[in-house]
Amino acid sequence: MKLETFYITTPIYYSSGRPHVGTAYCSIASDVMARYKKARGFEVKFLTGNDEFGQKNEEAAKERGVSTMQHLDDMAVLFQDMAKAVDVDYDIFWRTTDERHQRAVQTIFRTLHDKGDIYKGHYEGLYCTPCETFYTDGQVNDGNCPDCGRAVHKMQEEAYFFRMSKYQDALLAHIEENPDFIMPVSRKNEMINNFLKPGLDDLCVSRTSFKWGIPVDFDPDHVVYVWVDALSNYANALGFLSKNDEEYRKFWPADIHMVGKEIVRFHTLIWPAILMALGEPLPKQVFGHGWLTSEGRKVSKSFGNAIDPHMLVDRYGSDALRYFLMREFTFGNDGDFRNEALLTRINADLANDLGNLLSRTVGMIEKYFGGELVVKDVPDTEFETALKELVSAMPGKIEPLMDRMNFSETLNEIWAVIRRANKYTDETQPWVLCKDAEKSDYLALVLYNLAEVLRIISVVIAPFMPKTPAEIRKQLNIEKYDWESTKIFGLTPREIKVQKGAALFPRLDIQKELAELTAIQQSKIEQAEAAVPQKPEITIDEFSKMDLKVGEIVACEAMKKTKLLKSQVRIGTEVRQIVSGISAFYTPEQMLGKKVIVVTNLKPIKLRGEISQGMILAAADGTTLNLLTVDGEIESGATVS
RNA sequence: CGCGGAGUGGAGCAGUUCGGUAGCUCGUCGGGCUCAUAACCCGAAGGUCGUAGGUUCAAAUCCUGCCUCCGCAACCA
Repeated sequence: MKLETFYITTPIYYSSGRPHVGTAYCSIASDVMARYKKARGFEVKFLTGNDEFGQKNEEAAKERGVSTMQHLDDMAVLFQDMAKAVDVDYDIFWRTTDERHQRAVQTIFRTLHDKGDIYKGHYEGLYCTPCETFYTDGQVNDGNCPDCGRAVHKMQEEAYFFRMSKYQDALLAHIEENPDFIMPVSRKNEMINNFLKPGLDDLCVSRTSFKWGIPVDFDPDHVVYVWVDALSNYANALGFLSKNDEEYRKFWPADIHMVGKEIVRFHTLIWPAILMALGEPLPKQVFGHGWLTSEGRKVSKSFGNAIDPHMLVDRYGSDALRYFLMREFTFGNDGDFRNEALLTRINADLANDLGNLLSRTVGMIEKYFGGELVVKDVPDTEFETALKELVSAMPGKIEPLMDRMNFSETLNEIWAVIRRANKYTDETQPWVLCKDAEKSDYLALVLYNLAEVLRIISVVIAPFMPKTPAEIRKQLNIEKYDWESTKIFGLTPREIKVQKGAALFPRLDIQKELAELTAIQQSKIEQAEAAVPQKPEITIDEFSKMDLKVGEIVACEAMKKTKLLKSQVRIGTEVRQIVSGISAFYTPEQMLGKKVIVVTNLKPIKLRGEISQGMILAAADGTTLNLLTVDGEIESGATVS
């Protein structure tokens, strides 16, 4: 019998940045799905990897002072280490520098070119020659490069374009006819309204402005740009367009592309259009998951608040981290990673509910039966009936939840069973039964039922927590069971010899852990702050090039849709207009009449259409901002030195 | 009107696609139990579902306006 296949992918992560908790989140979710499908009897292929071409990767290598390939190799190891640390068990780790990938990309490019879906044209933009970069109208400042400040000029670059506009109608139809294609649903409308309805432009798919890419084989001045290069990895990794393509034929189309919400567009418009042009089937579903923030703030290098999965795994174990990420957040929505929530989940759900259930069950079997449990036929009471009813209903509840990737609700249903088992223990009161020799058989049944619940739990949590089930089985001394076995109550052997082991999840001192995590985090933030480079020393001559004067704000208004204030500043007899980005800290009314320090010989510039002749000085520390002013009365126009 | 997300008991969230008794976890209070990782079980308090209108027999859910918060983009001379 041929097994049904299931092909799931994470994005190929960009090698310029290190893996972080968002990477782990996406990969873990994919891994949970892959393990679940395997358990359900699918033949699963699970792909992840790195996206290794493009300017940024080259720059990142340069910054580290290593060769580009060395950098990419190092990064690949980091991503693989991360996967290993959180038990992400991928089948393929694909790297776009892999020769097989390069060949496939060239073949795709050529095929599309031969079909006329890729044509040569001109990419036009504002170009800064020293920076070798194109900018859009919105990015340039008054005709100057946003990066180096030098003048940009209109330039045309020869480039290849993909005829994406041709597939617009087909894409729209596909999206509308396949309601599950883009998940969650909210993302679908975004794609339709923002991109498909206004119309798709042809897409620039090659560059000559940088070299770190796959050359277009029939026109080697060009390298293939990210769209064809990166997106096609999902097919190329299976041998698409190669001699050895049986995996592609077996597993394509992908069942799920798991992606972050920021790249849903590429995966639901560009990639499908490329596939349509190639005449290949489209992936069945693209799932755009949400982003994680950290303690309410966006995770960023400059804050130093990145969550380090390795540190958390070292402290609490990968199963705990995986459980938390999958249970705490609604997959698809954004979530806020809070240390306190993690610790609470570990204690309440893992230590108190699950760990303690195993502990007390095994403990009682040892205490009342010397660890050797033998069950005879005893009629069920109402307690057994109620327990079995809930347990038996559980697999049927979670299967559809898993298919919709509702991980949080799935775990909630599983934990309802765990709590029910704890309740069952209280209802039946084994510590009372043990005192009555006549109740011994019923006592054995009660403990057997608890063991049986744990057996079933050990199967259904396995996709989420790969390590814990083995420990449960070890303490109960039972074999590994398959998914279907969860639907039959009573498969645990009627004679078992248990052995108590260490606590599954030791209970944490939340206050202590929280303090330690905060301290670790804090030291990272301080490191990030310390990393802010000091400006180089200057001479008094250089300093005195600045013309600083006292100015008085005589009029001020906020500029709409910006964080800018437009002030009229009297400096001696002259009144100048100065624009400042401080409206988050000062209202125009507060500005009025203030005596401020102004840099008067700064080159005037237009900001949002308003001329700004100088700069008002202010002190800022990231959270607050205060204007510099004078200590006492002095005429405006006074010089500052 | 740049793009997007969010406002639901003290906290964190689900529920909104396809209207029909407001749900989960944590916390709080009271009680029970003692096998177990001071864990477990029961009960209770606590919500004008941001706001103002509208549609409807019926609105957290649909429509319109407004307010607030958060990302991104832009911008910070």
